[in-house]
Amino acid sequence: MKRFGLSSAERIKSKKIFEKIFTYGSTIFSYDQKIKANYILEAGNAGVKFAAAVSKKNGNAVWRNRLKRLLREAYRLNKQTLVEFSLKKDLSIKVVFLPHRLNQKDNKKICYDEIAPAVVDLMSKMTGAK
RNA sequence: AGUCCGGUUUGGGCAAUUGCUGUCAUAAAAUGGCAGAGGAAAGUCCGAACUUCCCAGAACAGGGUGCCGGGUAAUACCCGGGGACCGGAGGAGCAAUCCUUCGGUUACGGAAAGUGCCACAGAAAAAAUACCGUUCCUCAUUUAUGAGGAAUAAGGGUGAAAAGGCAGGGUAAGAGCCUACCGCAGUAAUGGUAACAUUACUGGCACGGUAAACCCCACCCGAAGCAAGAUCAAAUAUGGAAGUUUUUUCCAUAAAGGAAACAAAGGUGUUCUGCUUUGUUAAACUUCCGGGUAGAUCGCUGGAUUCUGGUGGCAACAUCAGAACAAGAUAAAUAAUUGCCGCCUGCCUUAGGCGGGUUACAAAAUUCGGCUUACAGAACCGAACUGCUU
RNA sequence: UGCCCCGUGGUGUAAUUGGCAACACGUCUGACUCUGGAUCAGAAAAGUUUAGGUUCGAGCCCUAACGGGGCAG
Repeated sequence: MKRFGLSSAERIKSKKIFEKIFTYGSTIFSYDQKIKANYILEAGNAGVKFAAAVSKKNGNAVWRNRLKRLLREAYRLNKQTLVEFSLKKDLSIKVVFLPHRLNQKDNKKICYDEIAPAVVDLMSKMTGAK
């Protein structure tokens, strides 16, 4: 596995896994309330799977695509701690990132520096809580 | 030179690092090379290709289109022309208005095939039943009024719309009743492929509006849509066939057997009950066939393709030659950061220096041809107006 | 991605082939009551999602846009 890579094997693609996460998983919010994360932990099969989901109500297609790319970029550059935690405890982690108090009306142009701290904060909360 | 309107084109560039999708190279892992979002990708308003269903044809129903000619695979699209309307300029005229030219808009077939509707107001809303008024006749009397009869659509008022306009003649008063001009309708000639235009003659007018009301006429249309559809195929439901093993619901038993239930067949179009005949009864396992969910592969990008040039055509477009392959994902790639140039902008201001911004509308989802809508800035073209100069 | 449907006071619904936008609940004011509720009387609140067109006249007919909702293997 590459240090800063993000291949398709590390992403969630099945509809069933999404349903599982949203019904049984737990939710945490970032310090500035911009991003939230739904995640689920299972014993065995060490590894982390990731996805970003943006609702149609938050903005138009261009805005949604941009937010998903920024979330993916922030995760890709800062995923190291989460992967090490997973390998150490032998847990399979599945995470979905969603915008909480972000929409196109208030933030027409968003950039990487606004998203990255929130994502890092969420991941440190997940590892620290266990 | 500026303002405003309309139209066309364009929709920042180069490089580095990290990462994603596709593809090519090496036997594979991995590494490297190459490529990677728009003019609207949008809305889904039209038209096609393609696929499945149905397929022998015809008719009806339903839907669509609607001045004429051309273009196209096809269209509600495009090009050219005609009519009508709007705006500007110029000219003619006392004026109404008309003519010329430039630009724009136009769902623009039929109201003498038929039906419906036209609220309120008004006498009357379509075969004019005459409200006020005008005129004549008769009768009555208070002698200028009343009653009755007749003629009259010129005038009044109502309305969105009132039965050709205007002038002269005519008349009891009036009226296309007659005449000139204009409008309208018909016929003919000329020009034009045609829509239509022009001219001449005839008719005195007969024909209010509405078809984005029903309808009539002409032409066109089978339905659904890539989540179409094709192939492979875990699972699950347990459908069918074959085989093997253990074993039999009740009664009776030495054995044969009997009963019950279920299934099939028989006579009827169907159902139920009964009858007759035949067969079977429970469980497990294996194999084959069928079925087709999760998932995978195909459909999936080389095509009514793009660019350049020639030829034909007023043009849309057609055709010929040469060159080029230009995204193909599926919880869904095309991104992040940085530097330089370009552009916009603030301050200090001679050059120049310092700082900020990097953009509008918006992102492929089977593929094309249009239409419609959104759009910062830039470039070009056309028309009008204003100012200055000649 | 494709297909289909709907927009009327604050809310839920009407409006017969085009002719004054109606009703209920809610809101406000007054009366009744010591006060509130209930009851009675009265009032305000839309111009029909938006923009064009047809018509003498559009909630209704036509075209485009905007918003909301539903269906599918």
